[in-house]
This record gives sequence, C-alpha cells and structure tokens, in this order.
Amino acid sequence: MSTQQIKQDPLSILDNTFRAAIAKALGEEGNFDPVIRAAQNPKFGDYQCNAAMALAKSRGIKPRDLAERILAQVELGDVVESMEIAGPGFINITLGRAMLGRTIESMDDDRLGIPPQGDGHVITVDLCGVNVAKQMHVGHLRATIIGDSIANLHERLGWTVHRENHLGDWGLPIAMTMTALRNSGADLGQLTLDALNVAYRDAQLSGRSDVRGLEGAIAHGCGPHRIAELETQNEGAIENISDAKETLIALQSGDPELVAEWNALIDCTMREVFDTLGLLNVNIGPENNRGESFYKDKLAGVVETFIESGIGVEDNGAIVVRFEDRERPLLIRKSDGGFLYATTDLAAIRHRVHELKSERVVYVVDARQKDHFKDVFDGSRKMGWDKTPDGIESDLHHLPFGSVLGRDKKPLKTRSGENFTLRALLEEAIERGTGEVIARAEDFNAPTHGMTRDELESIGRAVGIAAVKYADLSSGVTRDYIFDLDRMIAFEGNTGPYIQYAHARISSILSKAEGEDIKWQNAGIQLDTAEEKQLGLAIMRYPQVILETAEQLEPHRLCTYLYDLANTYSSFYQCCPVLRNDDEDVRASRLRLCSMTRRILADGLALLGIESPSRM
RNA sequence: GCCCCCGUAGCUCAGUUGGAUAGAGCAGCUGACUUCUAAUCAGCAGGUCCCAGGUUCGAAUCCUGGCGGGGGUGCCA
Repeated sequence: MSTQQIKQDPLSILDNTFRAAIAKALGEEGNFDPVIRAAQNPKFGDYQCNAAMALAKSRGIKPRDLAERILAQVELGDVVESMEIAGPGFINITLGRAMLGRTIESMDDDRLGIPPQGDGHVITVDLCGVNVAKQMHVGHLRATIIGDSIANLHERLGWTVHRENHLGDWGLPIAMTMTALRNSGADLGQLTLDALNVAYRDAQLSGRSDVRGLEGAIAHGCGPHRIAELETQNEGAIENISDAKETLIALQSGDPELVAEWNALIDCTMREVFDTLGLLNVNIGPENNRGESFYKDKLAGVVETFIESGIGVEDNGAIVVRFEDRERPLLIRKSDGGFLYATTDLAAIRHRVHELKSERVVYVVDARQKDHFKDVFDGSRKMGWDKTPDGIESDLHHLPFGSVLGRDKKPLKTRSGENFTLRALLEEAIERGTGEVIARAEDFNAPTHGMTRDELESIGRAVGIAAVKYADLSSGVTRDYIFDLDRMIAFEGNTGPYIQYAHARISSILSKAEGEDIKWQNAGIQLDTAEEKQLGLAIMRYPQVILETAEQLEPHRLCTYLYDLANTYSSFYQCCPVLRNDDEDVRASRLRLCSMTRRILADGLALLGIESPSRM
C-alpha cells in the first residue's frame, strides 16, 4: 500500500515529479523522499515540499539554494497554480483549480477513486470473541466494532477477508458451567442467557483452586493483584473441579447427551449475541463462528510438533517455549497434561496462516493481552508457522485496544457491581437517539415531520448507534475511554450524528434537484470560491485516507477525515448557494460536489459500520 | 523486581510518522435563522505539550534519566 497506487491525483504527480527533480538538482542517482505534506495553514498554499532542508544540510549547501535548484527542475503545467520558496527552504505549492476539478471528476466512479488491491490478498480478523454462557459487555463492544471496521476497510480494498469469532466455547470453564446447571436441574431448552451467566459465575467462584499456581506466582514475584486473586480462588471448594473434569472428559469423548447440552448452551448464548450484534449493525453472523472447540483435536499435535522440533521443552512437568530476550516462557501444556489458551492460539495461527493463507492476521483483543500475543506470535515464528504456503511472511498483528471505563474511571459496573450488558447500553443509546429524532420531527419545517413512528424509530436507532460507535472509533484504539452516553449523544461537534446530519442535508438538496429535474451528473467541476476549493481538496484526499487507515489499522484516522470533510462541507453549504444559484454551470458543478461529498460520507460511515439516513 | 501503555487548553481528544505561529470539539463569550435541515456556520478567549537533559537547521514527535496514573507478569482465558 503506497501513494504510487493512486495514479492520476495531483498528490502522486507532485510526489513523482519532485522525486525526480530532487535527484536532478543534486546530480545524484537515488530515490529521495520529496516529503510532500498538506500545508497546515492556507497561507502556505495547499501542499508543501519539505525535502530541501535535510538534504542540503548533509551536503553542505544552503537549503534555500537547493530549493531553488529543485524548483528549476520541476515542470508541472496546470497541476499547480503557483509555487514559492519560504522560510528555511519550504516549497509551498498551490494546486491548479482546473486540474483539481478534473481529478474530482475522475474520482466519480463506483470506487470513489480508491484503487483496488486485489490479487488474492487475504486477511483474517479475529474479532468479537464472546464467551459461551456469558453476556456481552462493553469490552466486547470494542473487539466487535473495531474488528468489523478493519474487516470492512480491507474488503473495500479488494482483500479476501475472514472474520473469525474466536468463541470461548470449550474447556474447563464450560464444563464447570454445565456441571453446575445439571446439579441445579435446570432445563437447558428454557434457559435465558442471564440464567446461564449466573451459573457460569457461580461455577467459577465455587470451583477455582490453584495451589500450584499460587506457589508459582509467589516464587516468580508476581504482583499482589495476581496473588490476591489466586488466594481468593483457593478459598473455594475443590470438589467441583473434579466433577467438571469428569464432565469435560465425557464431553470430549463425544457423550451424545452432553454434546446435545453443550450445543444447547451455545445456541442459547448465540441467540442473544446475534440480537446484540444486530443492534450494532455489524457484519458478523453464525458463519463467522470458529471457537476454541474447533481446535480441540489439534492441540496435542501442536505440542508434539513443538517438542519434536526441540522448541517445546519440559519444565517441572509442563511444556514451555523459551525466548532469548525475555524471562517469561510460553506455556503450551500444563503439568497435568491439560492445554492452555496459548496452545489454542498457536493452532489458530497455524490454521489462519497455513489453511486460510492469510498474509495478515489481526487480533482485535484488549491491550492487557499484549504479552500473551507477543509470546504466541514469537512462538509460532520459531516454528515457521508465520509463513503462508506461498512462503509469504504473514503479518501477525495484535491490535491492542484500551479499556472502557465508567465515569469514576474504573471498569464500568452497575450499582450492584455487575457488568453492564452491552445490550442494555445499546438500548439506552437507541432510546436517547429516538427521543431526539422524534422531538425534532415535531417542528413543522423539519424534513422528518409527518414521518411514521416506525420510520422515526429506524432513524433514531441509526443515530443512537452511530453516537456510540463513533465515540468509540474516533479516538486512538490504544487509549482507555470513559463510556459517557451524555457526551456521546450530545450530537454536536465531532460525533457520528454530526456527520450523519451533513449527509442528510446533502441528500435533501440532491433529492430536490432530482424533483426539479436538474441535470448535473456530468457537469464540469468549478472551484472558484475558497470554500469550493477547500471542499475539492478534502474530497481528493479520500482514497489516500482509506489506504492509510487500513494499513495502519487506525479507524480514528477515517473518523478525523470524515469530520473534517463534513465540517468543510458545512462551511461550503453556508457560503455557496447550490439550488438557489442562477448560473446553471455553477449550480451543476456544486451539485456534483455535493454528490461526491455525500457518497464519500456514506461510504466512510459504512466502513465504520455506521448508517447514513437520508433524512434526520 | 521486570515489562508494556498513557500524560497536549477547565473537560474529552487530534497532531499527516522530525517541519513554519501546537490544532479540533465540549464548556464560556460575541455574532448569523422570512434562507438548499441552526444536530449548523463565522469569530473571541483559553498552552510550562508531566519534568530534566541529549540528538539537529528544526522536537509534542527520536534517545537517556526521572515523576505521576493504569495494566501485565509460568501452569485462568
């Protein structure tokens, strides 16, 4: 992914031209980065070339002299309107309006100027990651919507995308929950996820016992947090564990009754999970389920392979992988013969890279598992498991996201100390959004006035969900953030609804133009006013933003761009009458600018998993 | 103990990968609706970029050492 893939736009032309000019000016062979950047301040033009200073210094020339020599080599015709040298050796570039207009016209196709990157690129996105018998909570919000957005972006670029919902559907915790449910005589067919969740928690509390783990933790100087946690666990009963282990063994060996119960457990969980995912408007369904159980029969083989290659070694009865640069080993088999989540993750990497042939595997998992993924990735590299069948080194990438906190800056809990369910939070957001939409529809002049209750609720849902998702996606993924519905639903400034609103206003203009049978689809784009030109420059940047957002795995870059585009449009909207303009050519040009802006806003929002109502 | 992340305006955050006078939103103040949707726009005010060194033409950004907050740290996931 690089700028070179976008051929026709002024930015690429500037890049290529200055690249060549620098070599000529220096009289040297070589590929010099021309450091073309958008100007921060309009008084410095639209773009600038910042290469002269660094290059001049290392060659003992005056930067401004070098800038002069570079400029003498540059032949850009009408791509630029003017260029001048400023400050220590900046070359400020003002783009030609006609060329800019033609560039935007050329972007007016079904790809909006985004170059395809087809050729069989494959990516796996590990996202959502719900656990069977547990409610979705805010933690899953991020793993779901960030992952969905990353997947969307790569799809948009023509990649083959595997969305993998790595369910926690196997192992002792599940067996313990099943045992607890059996003992309580519950009817699995009638269970709600709430009841399941209670059973899960109770089973965890009553069953945890880990004397060896505690000793190890103390011996290895673990933090007080971990030690206290393990001590608490030890206070629980031990018998439950052996019960659960029996259940697990029976389940493992295919006991039909248990397998049926296990499936019922999954069905019960996923019914509600998919309801919630439906509210969230993400593209994740049953076809994306590939949980831990998928890998259960591969774990013994994984460990054996590691042992045979000498990379997995025995230590106190356990099998570990050691690394040269860290003390912490990677445990892949417990001393009691059981496997760990690292084992499953290794099997999953093997599958994703070797079977699915992914050249990129992105794990959208919270930041606390950073060390774990570092170890698992390095462990798989030691085995060469990061190589696709074609020998490509796969980019194994943990995308660590920060925690969602309550207003007290502590993990979000209800009064009684429970996790909020994600569904409850989303429903509240939808309620707030709907209330707002209905209130505004009461205004006789509102475009939504007179719409049916169903229509208004549909818009309200889109607005409420947009508020939550945009608030999450618009700040850097690694940061923690405070879940504050009041702020998210404020709908002013840098929010999802603000962008939706810009989209709705444009839609309104375009539908009026259609009603008046005004033709503009093939109009020449004119950028005579400052506002039109700024809008044109913003439109032009879209393809590059998409490439960078996908490459860097940073959805907030797209958010920042969309906000800037919506904002730039609003200034244009204020200053540049469209339908009211008497000049047919100007009117048609502006309509085409409106159309491009609307399509980019809708496309960008869609990539974030956010809907774009045409009225609100 | 060791490792990782974070620290930018009163609050919430950007900062184009080292460029010019550090930018937005919210909150505050001033102005703009008989007007294509005011969920808007134009403007004012607001800064020890945690601290101290270093690297260089140039540092919020890179390197070193501190301070403060959070997280992780061998048989849980």
